Amino acid sequence: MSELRLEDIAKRAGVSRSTVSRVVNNQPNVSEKARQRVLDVIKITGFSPNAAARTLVSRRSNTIGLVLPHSVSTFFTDPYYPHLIKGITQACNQYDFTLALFVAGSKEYQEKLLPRLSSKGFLDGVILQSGHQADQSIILELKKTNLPMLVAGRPLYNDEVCFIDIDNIAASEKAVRHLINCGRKKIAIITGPLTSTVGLDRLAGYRNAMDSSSLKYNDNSIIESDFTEQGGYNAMQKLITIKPDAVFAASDMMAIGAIRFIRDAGLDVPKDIAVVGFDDLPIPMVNELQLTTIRQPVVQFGFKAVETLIELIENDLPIIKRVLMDTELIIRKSCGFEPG
Amino acid sequence: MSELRLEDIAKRAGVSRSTVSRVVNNQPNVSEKARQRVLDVIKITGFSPNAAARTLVSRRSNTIGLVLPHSVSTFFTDPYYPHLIKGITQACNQYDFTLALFVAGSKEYQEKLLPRLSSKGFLDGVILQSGHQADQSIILELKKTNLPMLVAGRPLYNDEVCFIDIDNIAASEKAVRHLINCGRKKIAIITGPLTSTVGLDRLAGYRNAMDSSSLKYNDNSIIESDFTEQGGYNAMQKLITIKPDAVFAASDMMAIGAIRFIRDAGLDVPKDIAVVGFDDLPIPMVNELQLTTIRQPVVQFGFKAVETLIELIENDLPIIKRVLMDTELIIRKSCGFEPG
DNA sequence: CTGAAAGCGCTTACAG
DNA sequence: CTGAAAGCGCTTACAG
Repeated sequence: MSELRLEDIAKRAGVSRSTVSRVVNNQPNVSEKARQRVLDVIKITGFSPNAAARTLVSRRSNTIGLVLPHSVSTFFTDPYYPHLIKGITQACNQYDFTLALFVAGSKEYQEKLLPRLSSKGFLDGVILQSGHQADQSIILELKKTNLPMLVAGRPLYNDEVCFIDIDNIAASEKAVRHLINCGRKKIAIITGPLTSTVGLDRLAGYRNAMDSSSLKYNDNSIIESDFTEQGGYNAMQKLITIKPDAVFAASDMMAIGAIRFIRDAGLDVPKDIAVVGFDDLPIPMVNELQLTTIRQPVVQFGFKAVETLIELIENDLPIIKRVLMDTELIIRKSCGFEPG
Repeated sequence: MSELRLEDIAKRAGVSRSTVSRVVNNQPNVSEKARQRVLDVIKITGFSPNAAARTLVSRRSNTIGLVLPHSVSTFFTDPYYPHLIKGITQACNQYDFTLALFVAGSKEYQEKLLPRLSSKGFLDGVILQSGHQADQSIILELKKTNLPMLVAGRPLYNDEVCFIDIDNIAASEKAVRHLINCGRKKIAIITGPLTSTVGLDRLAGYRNAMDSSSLKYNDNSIIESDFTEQGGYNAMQKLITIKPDAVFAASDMMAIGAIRFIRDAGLDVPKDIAVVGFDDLPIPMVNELQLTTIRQPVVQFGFKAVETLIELIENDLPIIKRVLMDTELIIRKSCGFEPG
């Protein structure tokens, strides 16, 4: 029953192959009578057109790729990715696209991926999750294929690349301003890796907020870490020597680690040290700790990424698109300031 | 440069289309001289064959689907899935397959997915993550398409379906036996949902171990829960009334919740109540609590699932395959028994 | 509104 | 070892 071709449906419905094709593709210029006959036969037979043949002639596979390059080492531990995928698959469902997932895992695997990614006729476009300097080469290789490509995250070097990102700078400014408004005087930051734009941009936001205030800070107020809980703990341990009364951690996981250290040191959050995080993914600890944080709209971000890529695909001329999404400050108790 | 066809390569190399095809597909019966000339031209031009055309004629897309039906509601919070996907993508990389990811999200979306799943010529086979009674209908629909299909998890009703699962019954027996060996006398269980085979099988293992011992248990020793931390907390609250000295929680998250309640109740783990979990995924809390648990090989499971599906695909005749994978008891301190 | 025909870019018997 | 030819199952001008 799955061996049926357009031809067979045509025969049974007493029309030509062309007509069946028009019906299948919802095109006009088919009489109601013919359309109905064809529809009936399709229903009875359970016919579905061959995807490869369609793709070959229409030059559209309705498949997009999501590439997680080897610089994404936290795919298996960071709840960010499932949420991103959720948004992406929701949009794919809505726009009738299929998602092909490419996880590099290591640099060697990443090279094995490239031929499949650039194999003509398979993908209509690609979303590359990036923002790390190590991704420079894969971005260039993908650009060479002329495949419509959208980087999710801000690429470090490439100017002629389309990307979508959250406004990390504005978000971090907002977080630090909140600490300032809470009356804190000595505000430190635990950054992500400064080899990535997420790390860099969130630090830039901190600097912006501090520079436009009368507060002082210096290199000792800034500790680079790695977005993990343990990394946050270790960073706080270093930071404690300068006795800050507030810390902006560039991820919730690091904020959780920082709080753990603060408590181990016999100090109180928020009384002694206020803490703001970044992410607001549904990690149980975030709630338990009543962490004030920046909520980034990860699911909507994934959804919007697909919509943007589709625009790129449907535009015949290559265009440069940049999308920045807003974030929201979620005030809980870890800064000692309660709303309402 | 990406507009090149086999034909163009043939012309430049001074051979026929057939010869180029043979070289591209690594077939024999090509003279070294011709092969070299073709290879050179391919290298210079960066030619890659059109995937849709290949698929159309060869009837092979080298793409497999992973379907997460709507019964999988924990995709976005359960670290199980990223690990599963890790194993699956590793195997895909190794065997040169591409993974298409279908996340249903809701029952309505699941129905939108079906046409794309069963569209001929797109997928060579499908892995359906299942084990829940709600998946009965999608299993039947997929079977109708004659697409090679492997269920990851034990399906509840379908006898003629290939599946791969971990040996949940043996694993749970092992966990409960360990509690018995530790000298515990009143052993309770917090199960997963009994609408799923994971829930049922882990309960069956508990019964097996208890029945083959001299220990007693009854309906009050068995609390059904939902695999979440809060669910484990609530279940333990009910269980405390029968004063157990040991609890087997059918997932680590539930074990963590149970321990939280036990401590809130002023009791000690393992002194008053021993706890065994199930999963051993790298959740920070598992380590911190020194939880004794069953380690299931999630990554290897995903890898093996792909290998098994490929066997199904390459076998012309439909065959019924069943694979059960072993687990390992990881002894830490939550049962009061330390190895070494 | 409808159908015959060409063509998408490959693979694969077949004949030499 | 090599190439001409048929064919995979569609879509899409084109002519009517």
